[in-house]
Amino acid sequence: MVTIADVASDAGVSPSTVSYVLSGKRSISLRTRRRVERSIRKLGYRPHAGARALASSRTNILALVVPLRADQNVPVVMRFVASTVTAARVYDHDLLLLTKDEGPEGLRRVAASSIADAIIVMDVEAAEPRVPVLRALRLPVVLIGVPDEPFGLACVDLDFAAAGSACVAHLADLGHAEIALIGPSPAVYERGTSYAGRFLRGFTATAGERGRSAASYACAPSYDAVHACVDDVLREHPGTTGLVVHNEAVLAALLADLRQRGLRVPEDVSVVAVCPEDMATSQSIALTSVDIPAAELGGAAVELAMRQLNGESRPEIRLLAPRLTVRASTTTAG
Amino acid sequence: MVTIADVASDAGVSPSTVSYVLSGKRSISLRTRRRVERSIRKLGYRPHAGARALASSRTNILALVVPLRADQNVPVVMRFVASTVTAARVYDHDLLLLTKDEGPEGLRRVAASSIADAIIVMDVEAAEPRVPVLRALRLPVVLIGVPDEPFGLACVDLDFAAAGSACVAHLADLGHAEIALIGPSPAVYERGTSYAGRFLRGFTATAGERGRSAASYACAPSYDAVHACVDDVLREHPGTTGLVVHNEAVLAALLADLRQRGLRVPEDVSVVAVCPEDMATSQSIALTSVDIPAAELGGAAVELAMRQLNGESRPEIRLLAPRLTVRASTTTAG
DNA sequence: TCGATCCGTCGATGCGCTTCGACAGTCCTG
DNA sequence: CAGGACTGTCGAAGCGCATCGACGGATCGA
Repeated sequence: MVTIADVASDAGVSPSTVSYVLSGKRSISLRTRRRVERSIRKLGYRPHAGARALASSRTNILALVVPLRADQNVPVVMRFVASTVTAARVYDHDLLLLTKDEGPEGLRRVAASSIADAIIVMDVEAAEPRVPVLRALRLPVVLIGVPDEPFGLACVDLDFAAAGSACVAHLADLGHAEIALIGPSPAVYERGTSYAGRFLRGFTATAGERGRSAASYACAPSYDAVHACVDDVLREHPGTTGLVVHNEAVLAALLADLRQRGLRVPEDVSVVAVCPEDMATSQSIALTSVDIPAAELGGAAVELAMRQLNGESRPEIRLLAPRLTVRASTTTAG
Repeated sequence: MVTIADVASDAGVSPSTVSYVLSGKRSISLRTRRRVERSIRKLGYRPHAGARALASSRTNILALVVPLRADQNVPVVMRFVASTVTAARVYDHDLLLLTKDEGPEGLRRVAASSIADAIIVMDVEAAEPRVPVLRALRLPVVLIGVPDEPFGLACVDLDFAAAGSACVAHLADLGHAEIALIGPSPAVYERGTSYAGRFLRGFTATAGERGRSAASYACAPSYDAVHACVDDVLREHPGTTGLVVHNEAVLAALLADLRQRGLRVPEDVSVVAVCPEDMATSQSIALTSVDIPAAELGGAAVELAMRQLNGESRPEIRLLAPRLTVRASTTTAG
């Protein structure tokens, strides 16, 4: 293995000089720096991660806690992961993957063994049980999602309440009087997942303000569940002409089911989805949607983590404003 | 931070004794071990990952290289990831996530900085460009998938050729004379992804042996592409009664499309899928399928990596035998 | 010309751990 | 009862790096 000493002797300088060339923490003459950089390239030197971590107490690793359960929307989770790795690499960090299954103990393990510089947590519940543990860690923490008691923790999320509002407002503007929400799987609600409730509140509140009927249904991600859910909607609210779908996993099945029933989109029923953009455009009909900006969220989470690491900021809550894009699946009522 | 020295002085022993209690590399008297373990718990001691890595040149981290592109089947990729993390934790290792985008340079970076003990690589292509780099690394490497030149590298995969055979054999046994394969997206074939070709070869060979017509089609994961693909099948091979679907992403869309056309499954057309089990059972009709055993593959990959780390084995190729489960989507022809 | 100042570089130290050799004590064997 | 073979423990060295204080030399002003 090539060590800093090898580089130093090749360049005819001391190891500390090499270190300063690499870190830029002291000024080095241009001549020396050039020589050192040449030796580094020539020998293919890379600092030993463990040694660096030991000496500097920085690992250049970010831990990301993800839910790997079946009831989560896997493609969306994956987008977050992808954007987080990418953003982390921009700051010269790698990503350590933890599963939610490991629970608080896993968080303690990672923190206590100084394996990561910061922790990013996905799939945050309203009454998030990990919050006390996270707060007690010395590490910077960023939550993707906002728990009921976020004090002292940095959070990033889409403004789901505003998103719920936006969906209803759009349908209301188009003249729809009865609007139904097809929401996440019952499991998501039962767990008290934070975004589900916030979306629902925005949805309901705005429907009230605009004087629209607002029914909401939880829907598991299976063909049968979708079918049953549409049955419920049509039976309990036969006048429904606007559908808000806050459940990416059932979009395709829902559209197929509506078609099967002879209900045309958007002529008979307008559909607004909450999902990543490419998912909205790759359905059988391009869907009017509120984007779930996975890439921005991942990037923002990493950025907040880095800020905290550099002591540049206190924990803050950053809510991204929803963006509704009108496509082919919504039209005026009647 | 609690160090090994703190534990040692609390327990009244030397640091090296604590280390040996932890590693089990030398025998320690029961009495001493108990005392040390009590101190460890009492103080909440955890070895510093960096220090450990520096001293032992073992990081207890496994690197996993995953494809995060849209044309990959995301849920299946995620299953691999999940099973790999879980398996790694069993061996007390964590998982570092690398993206395929980082390419060979990323592999070198990770290896040269001694950030991981071994590398597991997913989404292997037939003419895999990373193979030379991987072979040159000093680290144990496990590929999930088998490239054309696997020599010197450990590989784990489903036996896709046998899987292709099994699908055809099942349909042939049921008397189907014209069989069509709906395969992965064209992008997958263009990339020369290793499993796609192997499956196709098994499919074609067995169809030949059994005297069946075997057409194959690449199909992109969108509703329109599926529709067009079925159009092609029916136009070019109107007598087709058996469909093999080696493309998890289009299953739901395909079933919906068939229904739309008035083609009943399995009365008019039998369908065999290649996909994870729960995906086969959660469609609108339970599908006869060859399982993609993501969990076993992830576990096997980790196991092979560990074996190599312990010097217990030379690189080997391990192909898992396919398992075809008959469900409601296939029946006798005619 | 002399001291003050700044720039660039070096040496030494320590981060927390694993591991090797050493050693005192115990047990067995002939 | 001497000698050897284990057992259980310790001390010291060293893993590769970052960082702090020190220091030589150049520059500048008076």
